[in-house]
Amino acid sequence: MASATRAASTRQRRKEARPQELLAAALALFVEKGFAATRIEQVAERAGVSKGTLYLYYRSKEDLLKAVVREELTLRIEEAAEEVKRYTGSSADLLCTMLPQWWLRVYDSPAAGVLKLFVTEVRAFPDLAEYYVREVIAPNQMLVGSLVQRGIDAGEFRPVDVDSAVHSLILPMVMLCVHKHSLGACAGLPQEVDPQVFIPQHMSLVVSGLLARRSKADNASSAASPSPPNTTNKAKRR
Amino acid sequence: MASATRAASTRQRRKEARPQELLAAALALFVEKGFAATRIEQVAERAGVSKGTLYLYYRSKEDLLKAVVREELTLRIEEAAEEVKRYTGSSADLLCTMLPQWWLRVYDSPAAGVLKLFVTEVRAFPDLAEYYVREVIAPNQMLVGSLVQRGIDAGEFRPVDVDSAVHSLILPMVMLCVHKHSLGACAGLPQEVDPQVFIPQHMSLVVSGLLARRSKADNASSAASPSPPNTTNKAKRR
DNA sequence: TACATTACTGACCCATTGGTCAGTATCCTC
DNA sequence: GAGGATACTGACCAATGGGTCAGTAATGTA
Repeated sequence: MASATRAASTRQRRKEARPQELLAAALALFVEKGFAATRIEQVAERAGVSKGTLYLYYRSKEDLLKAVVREELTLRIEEAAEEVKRYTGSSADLLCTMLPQWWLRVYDSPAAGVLKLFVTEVRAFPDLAEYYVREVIAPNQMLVGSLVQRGIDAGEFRPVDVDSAVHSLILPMVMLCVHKHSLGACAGLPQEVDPQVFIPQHMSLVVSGLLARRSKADNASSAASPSPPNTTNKAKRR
Repeated sequence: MASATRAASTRQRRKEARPQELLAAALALFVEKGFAATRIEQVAERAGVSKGTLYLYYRSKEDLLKAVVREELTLRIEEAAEEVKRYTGSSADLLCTMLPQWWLRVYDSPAAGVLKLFVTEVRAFPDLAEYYVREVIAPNQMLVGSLVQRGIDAGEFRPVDVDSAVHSLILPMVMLCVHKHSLGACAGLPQEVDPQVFIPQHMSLVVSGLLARRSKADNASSAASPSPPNTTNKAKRR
């Protein structure tokens, strides 16, 4: 069994392909085992090179992590902004069709893994935070926020707290991605929700909550007030 | 400066208090730096004992982690079930008042940290998963799920996919807790949303989406269909 | 005060691992 | 096919950190 296929075991020189392959290997392992628990040699092995080669392309383990995080995200944001710009229609429509599609793609892409990795490691590498907020969160929030705001201005939506509404829309998606690479990746668990079902329904649920004119929900509780966002707002800082 | 206060530096014997103190120290450090990156000696130091003492109470580092995770969660679930049992009223009411209060308490408690820790480390310690699903997720899902189901049965809510609806309600809360100990713990960032504002609004948004009779949201998109949960369900397995 | 019990300590052991570098094999050019 | 440039390797080094255990001192008892 050891003497069978000795093919392709010759030393290869592929300067161009290495960085990508190393990043892919690193992402997979970092997401699976966490940064600190991942051995640099495992990354190299998975990428089909030796440890020394890895250090030819990346200065240090930390450097590798940062490269990994920066890789997958930036462009994905840009293409989202593009798409939205091309779209014309009601805010509700946009939120109910655009967003689900986009998040479904993110969910199926390596970006989902990056999200989990980021959540896991930011605190240990605070300079990632600054980059991330600037490149990923801010644009995203701006984008969705402007859609919600547009809906409110047009009288389509009720005048809710925009930031909170954005979070209502987005946080479950983020959590879904994180989950996929956390508990969701553990074997032998009862099947979780199908994103194909959940994502669209969630968006539509929140959106329909946004545009519902006063119904039973309004007087359902004293703590929750969808219509004028006044409730516990005294606690609000900023 | 070294000779000033040498008080309380005598060796203390406090067998009863140690385990708790060690767990608290471990939780704080695990959440902050991650399990693998936390040094056992730091935990000991933070708890005011030596490394050897720690090993008097916990077999190994891994053992310590598992103790930490199991600690904060189990009882908190039980008290939630209790509270719900005592409550009588509409499902909407329950969801809009009970849930926000409960999650607000979780958010402010160490349990939030445990959530983040869990998300971060399950994959490396799969036997945590089994425990967690059984003790935390399943009961929680059951609880909220039964509330939603009750609402549907009573004609109060539309017949949406219950599991998805539960996730719509819960996932943002979980993500909020995770965030608090992830990006949210990084200094110098633009102020994030205030849970006091967000949590109630989110619940009420989703709930009002649940009970809204057919409005513009229904025909807003082809992908999202709140009323009969039929859309992309062909992809659904189980 | 003497003694027994035991909570506690920290120097030590050794496996692990991030990072280096002298050497090797591949590819390219002529 | 000779020779140079360089992509690649892996043995090696130094430091780190989980875990141990012989010894120390606090506490209880008589």
